Amino acid sequence: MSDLKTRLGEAVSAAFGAEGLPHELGRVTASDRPDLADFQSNGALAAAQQAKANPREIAERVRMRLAADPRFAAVEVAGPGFINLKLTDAALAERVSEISADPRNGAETVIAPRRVLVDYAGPNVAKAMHVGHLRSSIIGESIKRLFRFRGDTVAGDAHFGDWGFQMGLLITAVSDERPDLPFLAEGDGPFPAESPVTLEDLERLYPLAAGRAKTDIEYRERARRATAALQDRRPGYLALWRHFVSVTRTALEREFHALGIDFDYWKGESDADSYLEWMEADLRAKGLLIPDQGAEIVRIAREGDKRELPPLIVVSSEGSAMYGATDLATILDRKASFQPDLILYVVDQRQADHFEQVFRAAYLADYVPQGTLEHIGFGTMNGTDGKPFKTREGGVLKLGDLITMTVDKARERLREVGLGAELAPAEFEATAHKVAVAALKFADLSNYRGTSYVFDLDRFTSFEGKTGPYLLYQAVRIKSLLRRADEVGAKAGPILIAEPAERDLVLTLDAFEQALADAYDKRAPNAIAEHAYRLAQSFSKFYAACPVLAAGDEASKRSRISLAQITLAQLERALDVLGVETPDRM
RNA sequence: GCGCCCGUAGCUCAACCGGAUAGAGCACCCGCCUUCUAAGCGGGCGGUUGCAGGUUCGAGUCCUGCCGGGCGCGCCA
Repeated sequence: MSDLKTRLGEAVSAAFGAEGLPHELGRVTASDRPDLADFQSNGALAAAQQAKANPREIAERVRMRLAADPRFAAVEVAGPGFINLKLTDAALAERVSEISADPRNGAETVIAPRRVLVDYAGPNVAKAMHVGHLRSSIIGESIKRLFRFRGDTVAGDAHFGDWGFQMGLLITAVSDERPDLPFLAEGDGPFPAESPVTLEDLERLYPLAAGRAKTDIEYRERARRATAALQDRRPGYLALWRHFVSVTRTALEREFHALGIDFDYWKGESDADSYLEWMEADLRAKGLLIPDQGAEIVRIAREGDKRELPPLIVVSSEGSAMYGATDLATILDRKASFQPDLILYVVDQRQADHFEQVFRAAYLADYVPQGTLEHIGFGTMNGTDGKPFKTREGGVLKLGDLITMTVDKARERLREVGLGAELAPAEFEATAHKVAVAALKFADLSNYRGTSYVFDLDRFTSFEGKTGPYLLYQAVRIKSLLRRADEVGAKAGPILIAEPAERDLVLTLDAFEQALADAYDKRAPNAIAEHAYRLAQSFSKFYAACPVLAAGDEASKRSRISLAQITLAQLERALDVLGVETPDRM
């Protein structure tokens, strides 16, 4: 079921066609002047330009053809040749009834579903997540949900950083601290099933080892040898490494889940490793991998490039696989395991060049068809000073600490205004958590992903105006209203549209489809965030202007209960696509 | 130096293939709780869309130049 602007567009296009004008000029958009109309068509202006005719005259001819359409309360020509369309209350009531009956809340699905893999978050073994992981996680989760809701077959992959030199560093650090560990012996085992280390151990050891390797050449060399031994599948190291991975993953999954973020795959760089050898041979055979300055590279520069892109370094002069190689091999792994039509990389904008290099190499090697790979870049999250977010001490803020800070604020604010006072302690805590997550996610997603934004905890948790908590508050209010309706035995009924606030609410509900389509096309969840906010605001105005349970007559009461139900369903749906959960009470 | 992104109200951000009067939130001022959750609603204040040209009937949006900011430019990921 298409939205109003699509359907009206068909009617207007037909009218243009009947006038011997190009069909596509009949495109209809939401009105820029809600005081004058609900929808508009600018096609007469374009037609006039092409035909060197008077735009108002063309608009007038089209208007005549549309005037008989019973859906229109008014069709008017305005300004230089805009065609303004105002719908009847009955037409709006009909549309909102459709949305009411639609399990998809008024949203369409894509015509040709694809298999889409979303690569996001990118946590690492032994490293606590920090604020840098936040945007990728939030945006990636939303993109995943958005594509899934549009009808694609979608999988999210955490792209776990579980391989390479960092693992050698860890093994070295652990063996220095615990030289008695059976994992360090050369034999085939068996090795303990119990992990010898906790995540806390790893998080403590890794920075120490990384720091020491920078200055201590001998230490660095030991770590390098440990890395090589691991990659050669030395049994004890492999068993130890598996513990590193599993201990970290368990903790990370819990942390992500608390943020409403869950992955279908935890593919690691180690999974790509098994493709490396084959890939290098293949690239060589295709004449793409060539020696240069001691390294092996793929030249990816093209004729007509505005500047010379450096080659993709596959093997370093030290003989180890570079991250470009891993990323390329990961494509092969994904091709084998998921057969994606599209892979979306939700990674910091600063890595744009890197992905351009990898993508070009993949296309040159004919690993996937042109257009399969897409980098979804995003800007940095800055502090209130406009510089990349740091703690007061200048260090990197851990993600867990950020969440704690936000939940603390949420709890404090709830208490301040006396919300949730009647809730049991556990439910109050759960609500505070939901409020905090909504504040955090909505603040991020309401900005266009490409631009950097300022993280201001006080602003996000002020809970007034355009914030996540405002959206939750509106949803909770509707739930409360519907509970009351239930208590007094008031039932939903057929929808009647009469008040301006009701018209406005219906037009907003109808715009859901367009918001989703925009977000999908641009891979930009802010369009959905914007819609959710408009919907909440539109309902809030309706709520203030139109009494529901105290409505003057039974028919209005029933109609308004229906409107409340529809709004709640669509609002929760939009929030779900953003990865935000609503509490029942607050 | 080259390339990419950005510059919109005091602050944080939007703006649908170029369209009417550039919109929200915060802050500030005024008003609204004996009625469904006031974290709400209504109203007001606030703009030469960095600057200068160009294309167009029409430019925040497209083109050129300049100014200012961020980022990236061969063996870290």
